[in-house]
Amino acid sequence: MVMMASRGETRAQVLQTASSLFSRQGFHATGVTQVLAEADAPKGSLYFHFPGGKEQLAAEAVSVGAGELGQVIDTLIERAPDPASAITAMADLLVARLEGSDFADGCPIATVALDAGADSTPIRAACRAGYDQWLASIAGYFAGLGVSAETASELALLALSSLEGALLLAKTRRDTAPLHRVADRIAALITQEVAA
Amino acid sequence: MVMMASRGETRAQVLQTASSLFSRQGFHATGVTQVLAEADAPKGSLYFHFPGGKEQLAAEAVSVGAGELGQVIDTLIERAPDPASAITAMADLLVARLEGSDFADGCPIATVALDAGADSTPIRAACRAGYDQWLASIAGYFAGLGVSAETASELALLALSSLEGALLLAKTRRDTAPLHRVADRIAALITQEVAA
DNA sequence: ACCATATTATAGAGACCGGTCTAGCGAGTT
DNA sequence: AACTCGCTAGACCGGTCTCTATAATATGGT
Repeated sequence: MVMMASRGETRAQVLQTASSLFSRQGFHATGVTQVLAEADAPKGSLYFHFPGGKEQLAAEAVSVGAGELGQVIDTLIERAPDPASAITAMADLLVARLEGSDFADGCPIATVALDAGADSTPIRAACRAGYDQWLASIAGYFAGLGVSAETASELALLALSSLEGALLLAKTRRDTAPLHRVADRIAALITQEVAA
Repeated sequence: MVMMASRGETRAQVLQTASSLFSRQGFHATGVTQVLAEADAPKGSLYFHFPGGKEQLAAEAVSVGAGELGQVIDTLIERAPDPASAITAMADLLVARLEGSDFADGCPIATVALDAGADSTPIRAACRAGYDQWLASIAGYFAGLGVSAETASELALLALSSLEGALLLAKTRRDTAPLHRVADRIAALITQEVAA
């Protein structure tokens, strides 16, 4: 007579673990066995909670990870006194994640997007939705500062692209300097653009 | 009586195929069987040419891919009449690669770097070397235009980061617009910076 | 209070493919 | 002819994702 976990609890735990592992290792490097083991979840329950199998698990995991980081970004932006601070705050967040995880935790979307986005439409859709959510947050912030909607969306795209690229270089070099340097330049550019 | 490929030919062919496949699919999603099959290379000869196995193959494949794209970049830069053209030429190159491959061919380093860089030191070293080579090319170009060495290297970092990030978003959205928008902004910024 | 039934959850095995290695075949040379 | 060297086919072990048969809990009628 073995206790069963209560409804929904196991699913959430698996999803949380999956989000972390997929984010660090990518789709193909992460096995469902590893996810279930680290989540202390029973081996066989995967296909009950996620009938779509590994693909569904990954898609939902990306959504969870993107949503969580999105909320942190929203908070950061809210508290930023000016656009330059908003950019550097986001960069500092990424730096802290890198340093706090021996350069394992980067962007919760990027690795999966590159590694599985080409093969799986649902996964790519989840990645795209995550990025769109972030872009909307950042663009909304800029728009609130008085720039046109189109400019706001372009600056958001520029900011996110630069940070993602810098994050990629930082991970590859195991050095957070690219993140700092790029963020400073982009912050200056955006300050100038918002002032105009 | 079966003909054997002449010395070195098979190795180069395998390396070329591996470069293409790892670049598109990443490390863990690409099997050595697939590489050898697509290269029309005998199954067993992998460990003769690459005693380090899949890891060595991937590291060398990244070097090859990075070197080839690096040469293209060098040519592009050489022929650019001004720094803005250099940036947009690089972006156009990436756009052409995406469009010519149904969004499969992006950066020959990025996917492998994120997907295997954390696990394998040799692979990460190859990725890093590739990026460093590109950065040196771009920074050298800027330095030749009269800006200080430090500024040149910072602008190169900014340009590469932005393009890599925009490429990631473009692949995820299957839309080259991010690449165009980001390149235009960065080109303007760099023009302004070089003029100063 | 009791049992039948539907729902929720799980263990373990099945089918398959991964990278790796070793024993042996081809060709060129003495 | 015999020997060496370059090269390769095929099998090995381990791990992958997936599925089905079964256990545990909740529900509702009598």
